[in-house]
Amino acid sequence: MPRQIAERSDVVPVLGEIFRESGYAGASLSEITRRTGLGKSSLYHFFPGGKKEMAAVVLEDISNWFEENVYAPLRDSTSLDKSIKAMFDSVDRYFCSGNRICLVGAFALDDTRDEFAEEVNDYFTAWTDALVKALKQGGYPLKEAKDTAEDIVSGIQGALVLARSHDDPKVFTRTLKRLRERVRFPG
Amino acid sequence: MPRQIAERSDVVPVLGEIFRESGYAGASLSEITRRTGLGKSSLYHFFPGGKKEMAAVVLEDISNWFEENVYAPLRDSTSLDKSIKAMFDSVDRYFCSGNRICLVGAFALDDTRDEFAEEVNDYFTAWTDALVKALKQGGYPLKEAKDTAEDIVSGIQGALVLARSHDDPKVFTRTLKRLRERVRFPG
DNA sequence: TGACAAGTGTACCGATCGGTCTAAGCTGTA
DNA sequence: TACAGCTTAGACCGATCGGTACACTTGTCA
Repeated sequence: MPRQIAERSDVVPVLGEIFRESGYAGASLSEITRRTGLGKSSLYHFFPGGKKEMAAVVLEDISNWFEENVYAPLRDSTSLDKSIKAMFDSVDRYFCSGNRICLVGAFALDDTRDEFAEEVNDYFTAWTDALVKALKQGGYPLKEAKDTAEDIVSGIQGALVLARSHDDPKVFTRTLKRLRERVRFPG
Repeated sequence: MPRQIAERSDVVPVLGEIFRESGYAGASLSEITRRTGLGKSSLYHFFPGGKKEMAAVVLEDISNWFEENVYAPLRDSTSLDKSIKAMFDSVDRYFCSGNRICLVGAFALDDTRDEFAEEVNDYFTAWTDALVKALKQGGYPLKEAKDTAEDIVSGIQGALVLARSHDDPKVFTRTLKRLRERVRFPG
């Protein structure tokens, strides 16, 4: 049979979208084979660990994207204004202006979290820590930096929940805008 | 066979906890029979519509609780300070100070939302609207009232996600505290 | 005591679950 | 041309899925 796909990394984004739509428990192998176009044998060839490995690879892919596009720029921040703006721009792009949910947040809510506790925890810890560092660098006292960082990360998650609840992505963009302005006027 | 349970409403809280832990797709009938102590026949006697009816009844139960303990007090608010304090107290109690997630928010994130779109939407709309009314009554201009209400509701959801992600309920209580203070100092 | 609804245990249903296996096809190297 | 190794289709596996059927036992009220 001909080779149809170059690398296993090609299917990772598709897997991500499936888990986003159906959740971990709800994502069936039949749906996965259908959407990826890969038969079960190819799937298990690329992911011997089965569904759990697929989800782990997706989480790793997400983690890498955020490391590169969100955390690192924040940590290397010289201008708070610029790095905060860059972060919100990346976040807005990643979540498709409110049309896409956060898979890590979704995994966190049910017992899927127990399977991926470390990955889930690290994702939010890295994000918050990078934000705290940028805010401190920008002149925030430690306590205010911590509070603000937590409010931003949790505010983004909440906005994604609300946007999907109302089936209205504008909820997300509105909240993002208010969070942006909040950093400009600390205190 | 002897009657073991007085009313079907007795099992609703148990069903709620199961859906909270496993999600809708992940909650299996075998788990439900085990935890409720009811056989399949009893279960289908009380809930002829099966799993979907069970979830619908749970959502209705939640809706009623919030209507009575959260929305109504906000709408009938005379003192903003008092009604906001009462709301946060109720919310803190309901979510067990961060040890319990919001089932409606969890349902919202995956395709379970499509099955319960109206219930999910109504839950957050009613909450936000009641908050807006109380804030306006307390002297907030309309725009600030809307922004603040959205930030509070979404902030609570985000805090629940973060608390579970870190397996640390204190994230929730911290965020709740900051949201409380924010209402005291508008602008 | 008898009728009847409410509630229950259990066997069973077809469908689907996640996962394995075999046999083959394709590709690169020599 | 032959071999080795990567990739594939699809049959198959036992387990479990959500749900049904039916016989049976209760409590209630006449």
